[in-house]
Amino acid sequence: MNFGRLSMSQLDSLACKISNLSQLRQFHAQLIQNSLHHHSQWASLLISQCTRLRAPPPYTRLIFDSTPRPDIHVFISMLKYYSNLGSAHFNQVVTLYQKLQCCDLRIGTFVYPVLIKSAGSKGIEFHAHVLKLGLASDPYIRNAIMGLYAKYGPVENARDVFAEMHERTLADWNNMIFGYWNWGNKAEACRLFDMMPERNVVTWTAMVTGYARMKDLENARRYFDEIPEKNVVSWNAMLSAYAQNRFPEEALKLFDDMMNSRDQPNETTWAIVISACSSCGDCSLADSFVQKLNQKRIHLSYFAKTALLDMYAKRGSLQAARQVFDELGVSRNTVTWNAMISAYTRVGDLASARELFDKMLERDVVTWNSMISGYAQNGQSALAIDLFKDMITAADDPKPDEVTMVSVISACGHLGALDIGNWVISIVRKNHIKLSISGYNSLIFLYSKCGSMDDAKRTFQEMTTRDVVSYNTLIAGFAAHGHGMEAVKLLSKMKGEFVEPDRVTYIVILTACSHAGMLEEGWKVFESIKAPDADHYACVIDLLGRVGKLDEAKKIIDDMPKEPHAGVYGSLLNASRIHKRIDLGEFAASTLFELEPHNSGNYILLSNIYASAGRWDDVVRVRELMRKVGVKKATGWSWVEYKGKLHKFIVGDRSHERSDDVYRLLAELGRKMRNSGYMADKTCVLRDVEEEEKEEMVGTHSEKLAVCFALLVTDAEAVIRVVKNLRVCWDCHTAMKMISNLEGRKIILRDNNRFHCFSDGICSCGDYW
DNA sequence: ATAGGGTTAG
Repeated sequence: MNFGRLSMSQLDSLACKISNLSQLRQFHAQLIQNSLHHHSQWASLLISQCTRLRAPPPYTRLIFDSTPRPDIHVFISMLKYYSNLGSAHFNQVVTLYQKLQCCDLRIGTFVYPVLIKSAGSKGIEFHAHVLKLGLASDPYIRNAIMGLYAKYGPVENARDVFAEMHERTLADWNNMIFGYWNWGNKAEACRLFDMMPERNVVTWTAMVTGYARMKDLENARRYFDEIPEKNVVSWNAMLSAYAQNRFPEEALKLFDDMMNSRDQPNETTWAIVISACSSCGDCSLADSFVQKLNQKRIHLSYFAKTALLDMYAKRGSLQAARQVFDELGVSRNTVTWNAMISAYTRVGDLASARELFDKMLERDVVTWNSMISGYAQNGQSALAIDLFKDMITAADDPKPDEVTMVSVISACGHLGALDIGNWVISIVRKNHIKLSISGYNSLIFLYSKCGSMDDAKRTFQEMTTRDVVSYNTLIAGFAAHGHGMEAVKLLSKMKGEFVEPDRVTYIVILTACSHAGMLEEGWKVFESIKAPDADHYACVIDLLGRVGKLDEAKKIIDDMPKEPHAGVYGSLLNASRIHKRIDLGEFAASTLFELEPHNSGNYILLSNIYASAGRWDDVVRVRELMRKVGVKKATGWSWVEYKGKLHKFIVGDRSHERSDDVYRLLAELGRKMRNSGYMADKTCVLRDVEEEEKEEMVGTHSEKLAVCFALLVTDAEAVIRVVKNLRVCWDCHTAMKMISNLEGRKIILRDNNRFHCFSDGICSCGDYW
């Protein structure tokens, strides 16, 4: 094809048909062949295609740099390109602007809105510049500045700019409404909507999105239905409202309506629909969509392909996800990489996730958040915190946002690391990160896990709006500390404030009752649950079991309408251990050995039941069974947070600098414990057991090492925090009570799912025997 | 104005 003979508009329509990057490269090569690439008009055409196709920055930059005398349009398209990439490219935007100033071009005011938008959150820095140039009254520039404040806050500044306007365009009103929704101010958004002189699709769509974010789907739908002239975006907004709030069926129903309307789906629609399929678990439906698209030869954009990747990842087909990722090749963008990283973290493949993370050149906040939360959700809280430290020390990398903080604060909570948690909170303040409900929820979690219930309560009270998670988290805190009455009070409080309890609420309430021995209240709550599931049964078995009503518990299991799961038998086994019911313990354990043969905890519990009855032959038998099945008790580690550092202990590992002192104190405590009657010298009975195992069976656990360390370093402190990665087992539990009694101090210990506060030989967890 | 990342229990 001879490019020289084609007219501008012909070439323009040719360019629009380019559907992937290799086609773009071919097109580019042909321009070079025809020596057309020096012309600004071609450069700006190419760069706008780069924006559309998400070409990588080096390639786009190459086009720009090989244009000898770029005109204003080239600059504009380059700025728009960066604007599309997000705020991570602020430095390039600044360089571009400086170059533009040197080029002796006539800069029209229309450059500034693009400039401001392309700078993302840092566009604020242009605000002063624009004021200095005396351009602040330009309606387009004002609109851009207001949009900036609406998006990145403070929303009050947006309001001020809006208030100063003499004439307001429809776009100004829309921007302001978006701003109010963005900062959770529903009342103001509605007020503006009602008083504005005219409205368009954008206005209505902003209302739909706003309500959808507040999870108020009824109002979202009401506004959607009222839209006089819908377009693709408004359909997409409503579709995404359903999809994001876990109503995928509704989304698909609406999608049918859309297919029957005059608006046809675009790339974003496909992305939303595919992700709706994946969240309702109907992957075959998604497959049929993909098939239909292939038949119709509709090329999925990188945008929809990312959704497809995500769908495969959620379905657990990691290979399929990876295939999409590899197919995308150069048109992968940060979003694609991020989706692949979270695909790996979702299945717990942290190494592969980290490999991608390290390979990435342009990481945005989401990249960091995906990796940090990946660690946090896979029980690697310490690694999550380490990575967060890397994030804030790395110069070029993005600033943490609220999502980062939620993950990190929660990780601190899981570790019981209050000092580090407080340091994280100081970063929240320093960076002026506004906490939403989730942010406050993570604070409640942190304080509860660290034993600061007063701070947890205070945080809860400071919140203006609370969701069901806020209540659940605080109730869980009360449950862990044995404050049953406060938990039950919160249940009625939330009902009074029209927050609907969910299944987790009932789990934590029942746990609270059971830890506090509140049989009657707990039973009443259980009976009020409309459709109790197996988890709720597990809790109620625990409740009955702990107060000794084991036969009643067994009867409930027999009469369960649903199939009992391992948790139900686990509760029974634990109760049998507490009340030394060998018969029921054996029954529960034998079922559990079938249900989850590789869970070492069940074997240990049964072995402990036998040990407490002095049936040492049976103890040895269980140990042999474990060996036969090939189950090993996982090596546990415990840590203490001291002066902002985590001190980690593993049995047999003496790498800690105070190890000698720790072991000396441990031996001394062991002597005292033996003298006071604990550990009636089981060692001599267990002749056939190997030395290492023997030690473990009589309770040399990592948490004891950690407690000894804490006793050494914190002489006057009343509270010692020890955290452990495993369930605290029977021997250790008793030992902790002894230590707290001997030392006359309160010891707080966390295992991976419970909180133990030992004081005067009593533990708050409900094991009162 | 519409895609990707976050909080709670056992």
